[in-house]
Amino acid sequence: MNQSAPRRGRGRPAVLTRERIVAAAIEILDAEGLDALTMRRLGTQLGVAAMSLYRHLPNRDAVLAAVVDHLFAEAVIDLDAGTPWPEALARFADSYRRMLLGHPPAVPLLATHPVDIDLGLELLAGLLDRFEAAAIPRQAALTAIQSVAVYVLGHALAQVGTPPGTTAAESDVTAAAFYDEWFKTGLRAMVSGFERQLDQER
Amino acid sequence: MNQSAPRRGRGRPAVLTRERIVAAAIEILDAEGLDALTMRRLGTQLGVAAMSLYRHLPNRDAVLAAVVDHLFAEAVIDLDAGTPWPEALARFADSYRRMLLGHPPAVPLLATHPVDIDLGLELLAGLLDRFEAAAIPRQAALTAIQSVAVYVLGHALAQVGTPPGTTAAESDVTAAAFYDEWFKTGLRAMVSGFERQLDQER
DNA sequence: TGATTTTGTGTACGACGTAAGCTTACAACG
DNA sequence: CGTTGTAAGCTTACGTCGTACACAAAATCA
Repeated sequence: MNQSAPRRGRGRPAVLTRERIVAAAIEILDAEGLDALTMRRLGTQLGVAAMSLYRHLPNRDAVLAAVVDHLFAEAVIDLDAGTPWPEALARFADSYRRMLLGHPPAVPLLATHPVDIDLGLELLAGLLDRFEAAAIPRQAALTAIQSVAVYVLGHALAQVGTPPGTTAAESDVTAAAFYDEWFKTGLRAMVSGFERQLDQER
Repeated sequence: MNQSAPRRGRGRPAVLTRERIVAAAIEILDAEGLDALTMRRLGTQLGVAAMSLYRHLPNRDAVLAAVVDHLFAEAVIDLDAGTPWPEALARFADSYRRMLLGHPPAVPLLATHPVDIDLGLELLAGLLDRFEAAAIPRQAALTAIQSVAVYVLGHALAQVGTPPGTTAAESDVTAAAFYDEWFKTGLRAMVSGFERQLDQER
């Protein structure tokens, strides 16, 4: 319905696209970190002058916001209709966390730039459905989901924010195992806490 | 034992101190935001050239790290020895959150720069004691505390990261009430979840 | 073909972090 | 009371960043 190919009719054909820009930005981010993600560097990556980017996005912050939305979309999962909400919630948390740890330099970005609210709701519709199936009011469902999301993000911040081997004598793998265990324990506490809470309100 | 007054003996007397720098940095941060906290601006605030700051802190990032440590210290509370750990944990969460909301532009900083680990342990010693009094192993106590801390920080990020009135038609006060309610509910879920978890391990 | 429209480019400006070397203001010593 | 040593603050300068603005290029339409 909208233009998905760059060609839109009049004018010089576009070599750049929002999607191409976002993809290149994520490549740079993953490979070289947030500081390397400058407008000039991004232009170079795309074979284009830095200023050309401004035809498609108003400023650097918009690039970062677009990256955030794109990455968050990576984190959503399909849930089949039979899944009970506590399991669905835990699976969302795992998936969200996996995405974050797959893009460590992006974690501070997700922390700073909230995901577009309408996009977020759209992406989480399937998860919300699992709550609705249990006759849990939408407001309570949102609180539970957001609480878990906030925990996952905060946890990922702690993990990627601490350069490996700070307390020394910890190999990366034991550190990873430590964070995994911590994550699981905190998540279980929160999900089971909501479970009791939402049951009692019946 | 160490020099607490600027006078240390030889050389030109210092007009700057680490503490004065940190205090000025927090003033600027609160009043004008993170972007305004430049080395030149910080120098001006202290009546000093920007480069003078480098005699006391190696770079801008060290300033930010010092701000983080100072602010986190603001968040610790005294707990009298009779307080059971779930209450102590909830009170720490409230206090931490109050500090964060008192310095909104600092929240992304706390998210990005982890609190110095030894300082953190020292500040939280009182809280850890409440767990020890219940014969909870140190590792489990740390997991619970860190999980809650991570939730509080993530929640504050969501609150300050969303410019007031995004969904529109929400006055600041109803928005604040919404976040308060959400915070309380998520915190209750997590704390009660840990309560059950740690009880069952007995 | 020429007008119109859209996209990409070149240049330039002000602000930033900070490296290097210099000056200033003390204490200690003779 | 000079002289000297030393720590703190200052001046200047460089490279890099985001981005404003005016212009060139490349397509369609009449």
